[in-house]
Amino acid sequence: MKLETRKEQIIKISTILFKEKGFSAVTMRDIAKAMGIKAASLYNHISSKQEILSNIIIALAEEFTEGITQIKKASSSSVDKLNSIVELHVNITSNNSFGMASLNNDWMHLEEKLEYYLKLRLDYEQDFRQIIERGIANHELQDSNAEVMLFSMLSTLRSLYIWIPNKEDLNPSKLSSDLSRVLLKGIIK
Amino acid sequence: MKLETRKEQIIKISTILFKEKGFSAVTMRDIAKAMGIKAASLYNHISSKQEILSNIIIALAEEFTEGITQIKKASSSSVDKLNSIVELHVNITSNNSFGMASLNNDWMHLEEKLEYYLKLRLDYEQDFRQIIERGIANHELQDSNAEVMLFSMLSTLRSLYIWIPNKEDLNPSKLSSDLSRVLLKGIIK
DNA sequence: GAATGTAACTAACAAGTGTTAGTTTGTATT
DNA sequence: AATACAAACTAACACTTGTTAGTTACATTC
Repeated sequence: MKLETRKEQIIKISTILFKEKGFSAVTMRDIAKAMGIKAASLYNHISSKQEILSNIIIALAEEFTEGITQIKKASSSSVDKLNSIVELHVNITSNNSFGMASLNNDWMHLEEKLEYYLKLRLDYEQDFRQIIERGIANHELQDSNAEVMLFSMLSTLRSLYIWIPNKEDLNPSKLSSDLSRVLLKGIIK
Repeated sequence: MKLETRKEQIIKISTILFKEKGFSAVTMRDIAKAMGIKAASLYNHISSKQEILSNIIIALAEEFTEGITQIKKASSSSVDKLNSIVELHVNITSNNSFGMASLNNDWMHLEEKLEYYLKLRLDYEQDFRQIIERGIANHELQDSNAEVMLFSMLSTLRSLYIWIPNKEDLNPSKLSSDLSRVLLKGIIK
């Protein structure tokens, strides 16, 4: 039970506000009001509005990078790797559904960290793509358009942040397995 | 070959800018500059920044509403209805991939039209849900979590605006059929 | 008790925001 | 030539933006 630093509290509250209205529409005065202090006081803990956004997005992006790195080097089947990716997204999103909104919608407002973020994202997509392509090559997956498969899975997984908070009864491991079934086996009988 | 009104030109350019940086981060001066005029001149054609956003979003939302209304009343199978929904999204998004960004990310900045938009969206989702539930009831679809099926399909379809512009070689009818196959039949062999 | 560090405050800044008022320019119609 | 209209302009408004400077209050440490 470690105490949150003041900076962490600011980031946490900002994350919620950023999801509601987007980074650009949230002012430092909005954040300060939500913290119960004045805007100028925020600068005792953070150095800019930018820094808040970077903290939110980069932390999440690195979590995904770590996750897929583990999955990649496992010796499991392609299908099991895809299951693990679904689980990875469900877990990260369950723990930080607000931050995922910024990751998805406000990454273009990163400035110094933009390039780094884009590299992480590209690498992630490339790893994901490769898992699918291996699955096709070794006949675990259907021999159809890999790019569409990637797009379809990734879109669904990236949108989880919209749905997870609305389902209070949510059990992450049940959601993972339901989602895996739908994504991998489809919905037709 | 009808000429575009000045207002339509403003909306078209704004749509592109809104996709790049989001509604809140785009200023009237940005829009004016892209039009080659001064910000004040915009007001000869539109009455507020809000109005531009409303025009973009509501037009698209109504297109989806019309589309699903047609699909709903057709006498086709549930699976064919789902194929038609995929086609509907691919077509609308192909014609207006920029506007779809606003629809997805900036709807919360609608003011007078917010309530109306939310009703359209809720009704659309309800129609979509009902098609899936009927498909389960008549054994066309697997008897598993309808909500997850809806979520998965809708997330993918709503994200099309991100991918379509990146694929120049895009053939809408091929994309529709590839996507339908993946969404409905899954990717596992 | 003096010194230090944390975290708040007030006040203000320069720049940017959406928008309005009033005016000018060019083109088409009478 | 006179009129009307569309569409641009300049100038300014009231307000909001992120951020800085300098100060104060309080607790902890020496």
